[in-house]
Amino acid sequence: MKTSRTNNSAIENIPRYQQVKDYILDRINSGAWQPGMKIDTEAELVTATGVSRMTVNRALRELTVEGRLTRIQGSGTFVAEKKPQSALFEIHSIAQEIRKRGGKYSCEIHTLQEEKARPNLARAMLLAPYTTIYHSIIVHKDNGVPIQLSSRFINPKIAPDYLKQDFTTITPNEYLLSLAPITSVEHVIEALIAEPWIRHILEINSSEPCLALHRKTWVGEVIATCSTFYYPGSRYTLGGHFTPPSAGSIGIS
Amino acid sequence: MKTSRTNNSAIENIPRYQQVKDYILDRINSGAWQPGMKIDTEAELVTATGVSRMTVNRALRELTVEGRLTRIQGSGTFVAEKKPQSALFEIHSIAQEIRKRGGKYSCEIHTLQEEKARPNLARAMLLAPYTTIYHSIIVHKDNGVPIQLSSRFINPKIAPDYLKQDFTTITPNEYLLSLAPITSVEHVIEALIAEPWIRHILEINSSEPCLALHRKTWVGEVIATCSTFYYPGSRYTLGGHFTPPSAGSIGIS
DNA sequence: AAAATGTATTTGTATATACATATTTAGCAT
DNA sequence: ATGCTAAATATGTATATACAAATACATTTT
Repeated sequence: MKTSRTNNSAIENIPRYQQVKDYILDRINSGAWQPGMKIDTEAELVTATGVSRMTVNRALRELTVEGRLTRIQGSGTFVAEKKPQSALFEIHSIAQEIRKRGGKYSCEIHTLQEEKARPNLARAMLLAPYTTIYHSIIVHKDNGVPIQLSSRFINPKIAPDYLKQDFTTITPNEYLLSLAPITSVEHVIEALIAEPWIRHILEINSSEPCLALHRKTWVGEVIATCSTFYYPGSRYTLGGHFTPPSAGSIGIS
Repeated sequence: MKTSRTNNSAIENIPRYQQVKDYILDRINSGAWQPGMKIDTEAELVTATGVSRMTVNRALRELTVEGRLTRIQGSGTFVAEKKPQSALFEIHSIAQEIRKRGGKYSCEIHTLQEEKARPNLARAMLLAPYTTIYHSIIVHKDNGVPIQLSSRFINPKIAPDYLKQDFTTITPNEYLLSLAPITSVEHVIEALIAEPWIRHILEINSSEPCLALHRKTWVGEVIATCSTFYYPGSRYTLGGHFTPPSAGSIGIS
């Protein structure tokens, strides 16, 4: 058994408990460990990873807090069932929303590329400056009329194949939700006069107030951000009972 | 030094790390440790609580994840600054919000009267047209500057004494919350150029985009509505970054 | 067969120890 | 004073050990 504490992987300095977390997440994400399944015991993980039981325990405990695992004393550790997303926040697909209203949905991919995170953004996403991230700008249209523009920054760690998706058939949101359960969400809303390039895409002028919704999503420690700008006059409904939302209500995509 | 592990407090079986967390939270909540302040070091907490450093460390680490503390290696542990909580959902009253920010809160009651519900409004509130309802328009000010205007329609059934309240001492929201638990809420937000009378009260011009929040509240079958218009430039945060204890409790008031 | 019992398994918590890493402080040389 | 260096301080991580507590399983008893 290893007793040395120093991290042997020379250059990188990722804590061992984090490496164990990644080890487990890899197996969950790859599908080797399906939701509901019992995973390795602490003892097995100790021999598999070569770290002490306390370190394995920490990794498992944190993944439990993050909602990825469920632990039962005396029984074992299980992959958590995916949470129904509505619990955290009602998130509809813009495509479905528009079709329901009888409109014809289409979307235009304005940007879909790798970028280096500027310091401000990197800080918000808890990354080192100029880390590689994925960026998408997508315009959603109703009968050819642009109604919202969303700009997303995605940590590649959470969606390595993000750039390879065909977002004309699946919305980014639908795709991301299919990957992992969201741990938590923060929304910031504001009313503003949009920047020129946004106004140009949404075909609005400089006197029309635009609603912006900034969303920050946590999946464990990994963060994604999304800023959506709505066509003036749009209304955005949160929550709801039985009453159909007023005309023109738009769901989040 | 104690070496016994067993919990001596006979009946209760609260883990020691949790007791340490409570110990710290007590000091924060009582105001003894103010936001930004450096708190005891791990070593000091060890002597204060009698548990081992690893246990203190766990308590501090968890409180950090929970957003109550900030830790800086080599420097110390500090009480986290309070996030500007959403005035939007009025978790705390707008009055408290403003005072906390150092401003001087005042409010102006613009309207507080009985009215007959116009058909549109009556339908929204599931009432017969021209039913008697209560209507209030209140302007909240920060150092004399108007920052938001809220217009409420209340079903007398839920708050028969609504018109008799002194809304300079208790906000309508606080009063209504004290009456009955809310069954369900629906929010609609929009960006718009406010109507002239609103612009006049909020002292804004016709080119400034205004954020409006329309809230419909159900208490059983009884409905109340509230429309709030925010001063331009306001931003509102919904939700925090830690997972709510029970899913769905985003903290809508 | 059902119930009770004991044992092994597995997670949960607590501690002492050790070393790593970042920050602050004090002392020293210039 | 200024700037550098070393020590002290404080947090961060890793391990071995120990016992507690809940569950699972096999065995015995009724």
